[in-house]
Amino acid sequence: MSKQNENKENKSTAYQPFEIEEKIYNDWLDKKYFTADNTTDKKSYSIVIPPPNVTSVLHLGHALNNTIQDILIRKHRMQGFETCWIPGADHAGIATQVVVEKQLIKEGSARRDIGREKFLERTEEWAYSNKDKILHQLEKMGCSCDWSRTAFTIDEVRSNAVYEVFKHLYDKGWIYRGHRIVNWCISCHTSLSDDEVEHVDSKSHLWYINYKIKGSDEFLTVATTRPETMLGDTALAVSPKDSRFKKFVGKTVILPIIEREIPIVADSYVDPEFGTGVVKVTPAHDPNDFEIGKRHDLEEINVMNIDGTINENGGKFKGLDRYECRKQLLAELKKKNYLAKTEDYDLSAGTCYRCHNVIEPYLSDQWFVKMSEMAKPAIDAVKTGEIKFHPEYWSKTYLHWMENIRDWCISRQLWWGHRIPVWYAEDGTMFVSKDRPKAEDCPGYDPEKLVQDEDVLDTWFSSWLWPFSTMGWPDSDKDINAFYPTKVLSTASEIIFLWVARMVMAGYEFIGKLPFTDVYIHGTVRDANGIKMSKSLGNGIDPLEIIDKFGADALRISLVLATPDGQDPWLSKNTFELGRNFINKVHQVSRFVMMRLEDLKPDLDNLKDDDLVIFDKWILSRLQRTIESVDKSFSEYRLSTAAKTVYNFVWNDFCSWYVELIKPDQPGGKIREGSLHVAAYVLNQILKMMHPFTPFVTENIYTELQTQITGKSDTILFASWPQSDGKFIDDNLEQSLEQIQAVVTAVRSVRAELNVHPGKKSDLFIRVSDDAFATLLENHIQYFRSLIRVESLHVGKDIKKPPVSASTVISGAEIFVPLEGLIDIEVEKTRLEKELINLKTQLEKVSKKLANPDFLSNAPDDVISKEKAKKEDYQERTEKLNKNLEQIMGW
RNA sequence: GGGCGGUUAGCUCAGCUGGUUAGAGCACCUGCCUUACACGCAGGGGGUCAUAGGUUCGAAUCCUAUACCGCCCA
Repeated sequence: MSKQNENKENKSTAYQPFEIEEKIYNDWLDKKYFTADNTTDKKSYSIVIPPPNVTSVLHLGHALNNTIQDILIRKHRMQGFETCWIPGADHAGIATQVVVEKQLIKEGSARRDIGREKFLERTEEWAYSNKDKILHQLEKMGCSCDWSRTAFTIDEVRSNAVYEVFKHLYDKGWIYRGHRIVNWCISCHTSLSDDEVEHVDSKSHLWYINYKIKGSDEFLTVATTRPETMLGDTALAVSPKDSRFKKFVGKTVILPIIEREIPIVADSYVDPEFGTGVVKVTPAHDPNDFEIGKRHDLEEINVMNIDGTINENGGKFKGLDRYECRKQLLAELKKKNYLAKTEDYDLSAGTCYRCHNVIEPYLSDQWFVKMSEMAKPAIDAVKTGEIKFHPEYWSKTYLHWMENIRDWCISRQLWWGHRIPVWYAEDGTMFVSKDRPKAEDCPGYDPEKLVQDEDVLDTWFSSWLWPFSTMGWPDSDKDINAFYPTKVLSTASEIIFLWVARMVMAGYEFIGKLPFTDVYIHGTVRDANGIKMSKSLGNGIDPLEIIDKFGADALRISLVLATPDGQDPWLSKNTFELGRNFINKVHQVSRFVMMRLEDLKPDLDNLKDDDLVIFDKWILSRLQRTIESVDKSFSEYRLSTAAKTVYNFVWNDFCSWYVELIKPDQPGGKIREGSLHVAAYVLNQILKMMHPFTPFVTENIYTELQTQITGKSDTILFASWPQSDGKFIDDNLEQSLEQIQAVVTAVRSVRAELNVHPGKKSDLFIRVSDDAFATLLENHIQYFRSLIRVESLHVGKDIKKPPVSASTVISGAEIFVPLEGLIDIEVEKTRLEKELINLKTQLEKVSKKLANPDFLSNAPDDVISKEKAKKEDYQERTEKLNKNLEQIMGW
């Protein structure tokens, strides 16, 4: 860094977000701006937060998701809606219980030592404090949630909804208890639903084991990926169509090592193509085998304990871990010549989404929800477009899952959660009731002697009710009437099944109405190498660190700008400089405008359309287009595109062109009043358009601007969202401006390439091909001379090229910059030659096109005339360039 | 195995209903403390649009295959 820069750094005027953000947020809270009124007549716009897991800390995925929601909420608040954004958290049964159990182990204790009641007290305390922690992090991001409505899936109101729903479904016959194979986590010691199992590919083996036919020397070979389960085999099965094995059906084999005699059955489940065409059947340890077992009335032998060790049914392997058992079993099989061969095999193993251990299919008694009926309206809703996904293609994933939906295992062998509201009498009679049954609920039984089910419900069994449980259902309908259904659910694709699909079903079943009309699926946050950010990999970026370094606004706008609509963002720490720089740019241009306003008091909301010059009209035209385009992007949920549109307008149109154009010719000179009015007006519109993306800096500038003009500092939160006004859109004018910009750019380019010092002024000669262009330039030279350091301008149709000058040719004009003593002939020659080659290529291309009779007869007229105009332009420019080049050769 | 997305400048991405000299940001090169902004200004270099066919007067864009990357489901 140079000395000058260091000096400058010391008196830096760069935007400092830190104290500003905190102060502003507290002010918003004090004034209760985010609190929704359920008695208002205004149209409502509501969102429920997808509740973050209470064990988590804010990560970039949350940051992105909540930024999106806040953008939508803030925009609609400005559009006059009564907005209600309900925050909250999810009690995360397994994850939370694991955290607290680990604490206990550290203390030399265990959950069973302290007992259910004590354990729950402790867990609750931890969970509530952690919930506050993560929700507080949303405040740092500027989220305008209605904190007065904060919900927690385990709190009283939400629990009440859970029990209500359980009873409702049970009475309908849609909740039932079943003896089934479920996904069992041997580490968390609980069942999991199918959607809580993550499949992970790994390299494993396929082991081929020989089973001897009883009373014969023949044997059947079976291929398996889980040899240890053979301890529980109760049959072999072959396909009924498989002629190879027909003769064995009905016979028995002797299970190696265990020496149990088991039958050979024919079952159509068996695929003759897979492995050897013979499969072992272990009804207690495989869901398909379980079905086969049911069909053939086979014994179900469970050989495993809940922690994945082998139980007494495993004979001498009892007590061994499942993998140790596998190892020893294989060794013995090999020794005794039962192991035919071993093949490499790519295995996709189900793992627990919380602890990542391989799950075991395990036979146990569990509670299930029948889903097929509830799926019907949920399928229709998406098929008819009543509910729309953004991007649309996610609806396919949703429908595929929904159309193949399976019953949902909702019981968990945990303590932390909603305890299953079922009470058992000694004889096994069940009573389902929100609270402990009273005497009249269980005639013939003593309510005091009833024992409640030990298990709790899946956490997702409470979060699927979130869109209405957060609104007080079933006890209160005020919020439901005002804010249900919500507008949009914003989430990542991983959660389509766990949340979105089930919420839709719950909405229809319990409220009779969809829970939201739109589902916004944003990308999954990845690191700079495209790897999904995760705690375990340690490749995450901490949003709070980014906020400390760049501010919350920079975090938000950077995330949105860097997240392509519908795709995964790849982020690194310096991604956030993008937003920081942009925010600083807005801060700087605002300072400029406010400084130059001095005592002027422009009307920021209404524009007088007199006293406007071409540049004023131009920026207003560009502004309308920007507003239109931003609105269109919002309506398509293309938030990144919306943000980029504003970014480009602010940086290019407003800062780089408009503000430069209105600057006076001489330092210290005054800017035209009309232009100052426009600048302030446009700035105000910019602040409003940006507010949803960068709430703090826009509030800060907006209140300053209001104060300077009206003496009153008003908040931007309820300022009216910009509306496009077609009367300001002017195509001809934009074209004129483009011509002026082309001149400016051409002059700058010539000067830069010839290494003219930026401070040095030069004369400018422009030979134009029509009068209109000449008038345009002559009339507006005073405004743009400072952009190109012009000393004197000479414009006309018959301007002569000054003897020693650099030249360049643009559409409709030749530009000469006299630079006596500054021009290196070789440099100038090369420059012109390069330009000429460029043009010639284009000319050839267009000439070829126009020489093609098929093109002329098939292409639409406007395309043809466009190409013709192009050709003329290229031709004209080529000729002029050639002349200029010839002249140089003569020097 | 089935489905979905992606492949455009060194990197991350725009390019929506086919006709643009294929764009932006970052990075790179040159010059610059120029009346808000060096977190900046101006200029510049850089792309056979994954590959192969096809449709068309015309394809980054539409169709069909193939390859590779990623995700989901089984």
